[in-house]
Amino acid sequence: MEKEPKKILLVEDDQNFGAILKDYLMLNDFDVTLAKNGMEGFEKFKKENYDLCILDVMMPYKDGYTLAKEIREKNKEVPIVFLTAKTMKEDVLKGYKVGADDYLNKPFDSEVLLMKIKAIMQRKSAEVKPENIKFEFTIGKFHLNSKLRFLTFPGKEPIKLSPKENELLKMLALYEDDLMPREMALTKIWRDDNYFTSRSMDVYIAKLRKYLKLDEKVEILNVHGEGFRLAIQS
Amino acid sequence: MEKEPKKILLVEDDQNFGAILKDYLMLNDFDVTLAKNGMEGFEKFKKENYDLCILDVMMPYKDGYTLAKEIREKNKEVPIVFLTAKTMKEDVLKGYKVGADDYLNKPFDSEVLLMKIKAIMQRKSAEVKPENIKFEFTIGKFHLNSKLRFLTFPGKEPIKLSPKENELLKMLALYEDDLMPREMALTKIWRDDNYFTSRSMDVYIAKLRKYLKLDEKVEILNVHGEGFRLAIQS
DNA sequence: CTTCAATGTTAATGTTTGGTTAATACATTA
DNA sequence: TAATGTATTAACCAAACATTAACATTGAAG
Repeated sequence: MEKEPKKILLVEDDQNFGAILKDYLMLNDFDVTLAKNGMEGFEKFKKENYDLCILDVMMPYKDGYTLAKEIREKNKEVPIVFLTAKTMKEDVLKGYKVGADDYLNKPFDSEVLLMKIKAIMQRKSAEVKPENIKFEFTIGKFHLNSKLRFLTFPGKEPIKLSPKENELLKMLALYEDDLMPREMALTKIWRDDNYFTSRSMDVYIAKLRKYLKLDEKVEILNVHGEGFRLAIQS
Repeated sequence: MEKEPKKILLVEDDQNFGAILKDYLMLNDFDVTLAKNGMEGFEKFKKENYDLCILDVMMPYKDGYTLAKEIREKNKEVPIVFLTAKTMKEDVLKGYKVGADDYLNKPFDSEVLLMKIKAIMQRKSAEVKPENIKFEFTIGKFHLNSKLRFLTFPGKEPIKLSPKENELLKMLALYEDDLMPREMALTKIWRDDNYFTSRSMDVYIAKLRKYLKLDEKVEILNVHGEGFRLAIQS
């Protein structure tokens, strides 16, 4: 019985760095295709089905954002991760707007990259939903049914959730114990990212916190300027 | 004439758990084929027509989501249920955290699984043959004969239902304890979905609620903006 | 330590959706 | 065509929601 390695498209113009990263990923049982620039990357993307794309933002001729947009036009599902040397906030924001799933600053810890890749793939597949029971999440002592939109706690009446409350809590649960970036939630749930939607989201965070008070081991923590983390003490 | 047992494909890598689950399902008159991994599961799927697939999400070499995708490519209809005994946290995070899998499979409620299986199959068969098959429903203490359009309650005169009342209650019963989407009821029963048919449906919901008051354990709950749920407390 | 930006929190607002009752329209058949 | 059962439309009110506003608090950077 053979393993089916996940296919990764890696687009990186720095040949040296690209080769090292490719080797590292292959050592970790991924099937990696390396492209040296945006053009080549898009050509390769069209020829094959990939499980993940890792794009350098800073590339000559066609940068990572442009490439990401083209990829998104062809495929709305495939996870995209950006690699960037910069830390600028605008870049991160721009990345999420063109449909990125995560962001990595160079130089980065390769362990972190691996962990992010695995987390992303897990999340993506959870979003594919046939006739499943994956509308259900366990959050500490709580149980979330995101299809019927209610949150139950042993010995209490189920709490009805509004659509926005539900989507937000679901997304936090998907990112459980990990950072759920603000911009990500805003672009995916509010479909817009401005001052007001951002404030609206804060209001919903407050509502969720109120519900979650029943279990003192469950908390929504803020990561200043970055996003939120659903923390669950075990 | 005996009815043919429904065929279930069960794909579960934990041999012990798989065997127990298989036995349990067979005791409940299902014809169960057990596969030990994704590969084997897909091979078996191609050779036979199954009424339902039950897939473990966490399997080595080919996980449940990947297998589900392959199955969907071959067959758009067959119901798929995921077994996700482990929590999200374990799925996503424990994967890359050190230490082997401390497989503390959460106590698995086989009763719940059985109920879901029955509900799914019932719904499927009702969709395939909308006419004859199923026209008797038990709703709490009530009994609905949707062919004769009677709703009976012990010690009471049978309630005669109008065609629309009947169809609506029948559809709610079909989706018992699950969401019956507004749109679905409107397009199937009213054959149109606009402001007025929607209001008409609300009127019928009110009528049904009045009938169902006799049993306080039976309720029609609204899921705002989505639809209704016939909830039955046990 | 000061200052600005980000976040926390509560309440007010405006809009959409649902609940209910009654009036009206439609259809069937006696 | 009158009687009856049924379905739709209307009208009005209540509940649920999302947003916006306003003000308090916290955090980060200089």
